[in-house]
Amino acid sequence: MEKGLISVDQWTQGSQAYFLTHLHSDHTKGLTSSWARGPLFCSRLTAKLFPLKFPGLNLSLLRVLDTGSWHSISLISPSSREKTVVQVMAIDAHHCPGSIMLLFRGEFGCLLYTGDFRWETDGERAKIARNTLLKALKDDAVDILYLDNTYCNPKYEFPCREFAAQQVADIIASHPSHDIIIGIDTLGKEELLLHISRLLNIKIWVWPERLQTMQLLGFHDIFTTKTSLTRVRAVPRYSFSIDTLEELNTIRPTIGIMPSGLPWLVKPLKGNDKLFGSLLTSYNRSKNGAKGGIETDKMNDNLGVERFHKYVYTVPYSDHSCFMEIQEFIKLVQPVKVRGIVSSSSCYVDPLYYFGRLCKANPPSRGLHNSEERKSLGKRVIAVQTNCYVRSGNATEAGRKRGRTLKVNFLGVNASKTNALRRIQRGAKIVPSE
DNA sequence: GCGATCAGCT
DNA sequence: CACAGCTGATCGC
Repeated sequence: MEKGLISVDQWTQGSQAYFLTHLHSDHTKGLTSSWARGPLFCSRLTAKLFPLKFPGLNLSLLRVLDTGSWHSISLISPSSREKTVVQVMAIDAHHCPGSIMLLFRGEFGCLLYTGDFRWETDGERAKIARNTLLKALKDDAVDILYLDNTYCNPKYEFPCREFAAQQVADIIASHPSHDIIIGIDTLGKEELLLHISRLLNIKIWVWPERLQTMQLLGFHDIFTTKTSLTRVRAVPRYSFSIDTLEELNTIRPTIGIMPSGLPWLVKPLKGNDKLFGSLLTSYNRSKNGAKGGIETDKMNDNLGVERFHKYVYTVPYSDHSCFMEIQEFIKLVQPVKVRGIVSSSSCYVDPLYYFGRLCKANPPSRGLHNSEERKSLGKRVIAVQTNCYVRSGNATEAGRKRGRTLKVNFLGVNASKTNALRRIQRGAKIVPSE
C-alpha cells in the first residue's frame, strides 16, 4: 500500500482516510476528541460508542461501515496524483462489541487487516463467520494478511468462550455464599456476563461508566450499580488484585475470577515473589501433563481453570484467537504474505515461522525473537502504511480520563490514599453506600 | 491550566 | 510474561 492513502488504527498525519477496528485504548492511541485529520471509518456500533470514549468528537467525521458489503471511497493516489478508488468491507471480528476486520481492495492489491479478532471454529456462530469471510473473499486472493498474532504460539490453547463462560458460572454456583468479583475492561466480555446472569438468574454490578456502555449496547435490567442487588461484581481489571481480595475477605468471603487467555495476570502480594515464581513453574509443569503445586479445582480438572490463590481463579476466556484458530484462519484465507500486528510480546515470533507453509508462496521464515529484528519489522510495516501498531500499553488519553476519574469514585471517598483503598473504591467495595 | 508523553503499576 | 488500562510526574505551550 502506498503511503499517504489510508491508515488503520493509527492516527498520525498524512492519510486521507482513517479506519478504526475497535474502541480499545491501544488502538486509539493518538486519537483525541479534537480529531480533525479526516474521515474516520468504523462499525455502526463503534460509532454509537464513540461519544462515551471521546465526548465532544465531531461526529460528522464518522463514516459507518455496515458489515458484509463493499464501500467505495474516492481518494487521490499519492504517487500519480490521480483519483483512485479504495473498496473496503467490514467483517465482524468477534473481539469486542463493534470490532471489525477490514478487507481492502485497491491499486495496492487486496489486504485483510484482522484488527484484534477471535476466530472460533466450532458452533453456529463460527459457521456464519466462516461463510461470511468466504463470501467476502470469493473474488480475491489476499496479498497481505495483517494478523492479530497475540497468541501466535502453539503454547496458547484455550476453549471456545461459551465453554469458558460455563466454567465461570460453575465456579460461582459452587460458591453460593461468596461475593464474586470478575476483572473486565472498558469494553468486551459482555457475553460472559450475560451468560452468568442468565444461568444464575442474577444481576451483575458494574461501575457507573460501564453501565452507560451496557445501556448503549442495549442491555437493560441485567446490570446495576447498586451493590445491594447482587453478589456478583464486574470490576475494572486494574482494580483486581490479590491485595484487593485479601482486603475484601476481611469484610466478607469473596473470590475473584479473572477471565483471560493468559494464565498469569494476577500478581502476588508484594514481597512474595517466591510464591509467584513457584506458581508459574507449577503452571508450566501442569501444562506439560505433570501435576504441579497449583490447586486445580476438582470440577474443572485439566480444563484450563486454575485456582491461582486461595481467593483467585483464572479461567481461559479469551477475546483473541488461540494458536489453532489462527492456523485455521490462515488456511482459509491463504494469503500471499502475513504480517503480525502485535510485536511487543517478548515471545513474539514472525507468524510466517509457523504458517509460511500455509501461505501461497512463502518459505518458512525463522523466528523473530531478537528485539532489533522486531523493531525493524515494525518499521517496515509502518513504511507500507497499513499501520501495524506496537502494543505499548500506554494510554495517551490519560488526561481526558483524568477528568472523568472522580465520577467513577462512586463512594465519594477521596481517591488519593493507598492503592488498595483506591482499588476498593473503584469497584471492589462491599459496603453499600447508595 | 491543558495536552502530550513517559514511567510505573495492575 | 503483559489481552488493556489507570495514575502521577514532567514538560512545553
